[in-house]
Amino acid sequence: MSSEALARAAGVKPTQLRKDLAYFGTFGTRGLGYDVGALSKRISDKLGTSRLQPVILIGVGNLGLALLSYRGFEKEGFEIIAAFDADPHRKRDKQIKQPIYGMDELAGFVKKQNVKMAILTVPASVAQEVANYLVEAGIAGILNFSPIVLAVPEDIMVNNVNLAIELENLSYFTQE
Amino acid sequence: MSSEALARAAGVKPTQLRKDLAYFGTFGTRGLGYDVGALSKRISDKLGTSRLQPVILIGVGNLGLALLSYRGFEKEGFEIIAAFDADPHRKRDKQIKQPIYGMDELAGFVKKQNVKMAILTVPASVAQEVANYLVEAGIAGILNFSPIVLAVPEDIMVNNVNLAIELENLSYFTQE
DNA sequence: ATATGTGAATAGGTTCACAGCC
DNA sequence: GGCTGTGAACCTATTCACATAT
Repeated sequence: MSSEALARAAGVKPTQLRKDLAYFGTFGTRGLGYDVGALSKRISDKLGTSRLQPVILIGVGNLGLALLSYRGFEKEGFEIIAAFDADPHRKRDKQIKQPIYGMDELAGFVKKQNVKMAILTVPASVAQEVANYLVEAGIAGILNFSPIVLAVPEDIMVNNVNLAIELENLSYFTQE
Repeated sequence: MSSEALARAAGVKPTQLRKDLAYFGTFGTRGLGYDVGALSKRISDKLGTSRLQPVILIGVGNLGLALLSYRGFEKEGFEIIAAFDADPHRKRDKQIKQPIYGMDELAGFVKKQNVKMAILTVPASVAQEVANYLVEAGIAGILNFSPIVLAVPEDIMVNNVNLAIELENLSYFTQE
């Protein structure tokens, strides 16, 4: 498959795609294009998703529950193996397959299961406190859904998903 | 408040913040800093969120339901006023305050209520089809949660939220 | 004295254009 | 002939440095 076809599927330009791949090595064959299976495999290896990655989720509210039920992570190589909440036994609207533990069990779990990534869906008011706790427990990457800027050591990776900002962006560009 | 303090809160550098504001006008007072109330107001005006913006949501599954219950949009000036689903009467785990309509009511609703923005939380397999329908109905901005690249006319704004990509990003950077 | 607003300098990212290989 | 890989050219974004205003 050519870089042009791949780029169309990804929503970028062919040269962009080729340049980006070039940063990690050479993947294609001149005159022929890319072997999609081999390319996919090598990208998974680079991303570290060729083996299933365990992930934990902190904060089992509305959004947390929805993400625990979301099937889209598995085929990309991620599994949310457990959830943690300040009130693990509170009644919830939905049945989920993952266990919900109290916060006091987090550090032990992370160490025993060697979990490196956490999804943070707690209220903004406690997000920093919980983040500190995650870092101390040995988490190295946080997917943060709270609308605050987390202060973490610089060897900790934080990705922010801020839904209000996404809407604000749309709002700005959809004004006539 | 100084650009330094604002920048710290936003997680950027002071010069970045000043330069960005400069693209829209002059907001601060030399020697003094920024009047936070006035700045906030002027930014809301620019973003178009100083009046409440109506938003609709399409696809009332796990994630859609969670977003319908999410309280974080209101204080940023957005309200999800209605939801649409191929099967509006299906039993759902959670009680929500918004009405759920069938897809056949969408176009009429959008026109009558003058809605410009939609949150798309349908399965990937139907996302493009639904997006076409949204565009035809007069929607100008789409917040897309399905993991596909939507093809839309260029005057339509699409923002993508792809949770698997966020995790892949973390996975890459948390490999030792 | 203090902190903005902004040209100039720098860094980073994208696209072009084509040599190199199938 | 076709399509990749990549230096060079171009464009955009960030940071610096300081004149300017309070």
